[in-house]
Amino acid sequence: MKKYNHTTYAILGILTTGCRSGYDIKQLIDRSLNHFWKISYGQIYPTLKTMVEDGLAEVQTSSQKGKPDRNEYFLTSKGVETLKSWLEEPIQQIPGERNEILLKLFFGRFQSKESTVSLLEEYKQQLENRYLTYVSIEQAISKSNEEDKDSFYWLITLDYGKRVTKAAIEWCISTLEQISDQEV
Amino acid sequence: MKKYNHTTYAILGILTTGCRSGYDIKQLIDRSLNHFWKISYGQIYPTLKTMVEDGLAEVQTSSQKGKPDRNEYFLTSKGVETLKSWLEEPIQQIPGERNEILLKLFFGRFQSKESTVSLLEEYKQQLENRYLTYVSIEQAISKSNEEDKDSFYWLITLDYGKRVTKAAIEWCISTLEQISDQEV
DNA sequence: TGAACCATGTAAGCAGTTACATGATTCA
DNA sequence: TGAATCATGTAACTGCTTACATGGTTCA
Repeated sequence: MKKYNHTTYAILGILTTGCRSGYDIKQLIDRSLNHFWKISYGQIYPTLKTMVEDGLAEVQTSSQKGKPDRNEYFLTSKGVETLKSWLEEPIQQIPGERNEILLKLFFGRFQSKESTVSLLEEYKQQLENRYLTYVSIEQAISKSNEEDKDSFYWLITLDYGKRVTKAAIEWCISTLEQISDQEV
Repeated sequence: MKKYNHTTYAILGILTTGCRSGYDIKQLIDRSLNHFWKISYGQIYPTLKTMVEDGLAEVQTSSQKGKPDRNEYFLTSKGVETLKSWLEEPIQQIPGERNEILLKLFFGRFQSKESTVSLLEEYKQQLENRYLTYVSIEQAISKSNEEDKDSFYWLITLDYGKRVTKAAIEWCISTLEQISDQEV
């Protein structure tokens, strides 16, 4: 089985949800997977093209009144198989997140205490905003479709985001305390 | 002030620690910043070259007996200024970590319960190994140089890694429970 | 003998972002 | 009138990884 990149697998998965066009795919990822996956049109359209060439999907162009033409993509059985076999594969390596804040902090000696503190406070603020976003998405899902089997997995990914973000916020608080306790 | 990429700032920072050669830089990053920053020789050597061209650093080639020639790099005052001004800059955007496990889980409907479980168990195992690595690095630092000012910032970055990893482990445990509680 | 360490570098290629190009409709 | 939405696509560029190329020393 040929190997594809993550973008291909992500699109393969999205096409199972009823999304059909490149535009739809972008919308869905931005709205629902945004906390752990991002994508740009510069990836989507060329990937859809090669997917058709490789027989993972088929296109149908439909004209709409008042709107541009729409290319609708449908998974072939080969496409479904490719998705399933990727899902069964174990994860090779867990992500070693690159973190700019930690990099700056690592060179903290060269920074004034004030700018280290404001760096951390801004980071904390951004994390708190992110946390609140997760909570509101979570509430929206819980309200809407309770019996949906999809929403179970969706809530699990949000839970991950919440837990990790919360831990990072607590680290900010603890670090800010440690810095203010330092001898001047 | 000209903008440089993150790799340049990372190397600029590393050169303040007494590391001199491209080889040294790679060693230090692999050993000490590995949990939040990675780098390859394919980035290091070309970046050092452009840093010299831009007057951020100067080279000195030294011959050693029994070992290959060594190019040693020294920051110029322009280099130090560039580093400092980057450190003072606020962070534009916090990292939206791409997470393959969450992507697979998002399409969990297409997976058997067994393979979802083994996916999570393997992930948990990897996170636990990572956690233990952090703890052992932490102990090594605490023992060696207690009065060092650098080690304060170093320990802080490790604390971040520990907290976030622990939160992810707890998410794995909770998710595994939820999946086994699901009606069959 | 062969692995590991020391040491530097280039080239090919993949992944991803951003800017550009086009253009109709709807709504405030 | 002008912003937002719908809709597709390309080109240039940045960043990064991996493979390749070279070659001496040290240690088990």
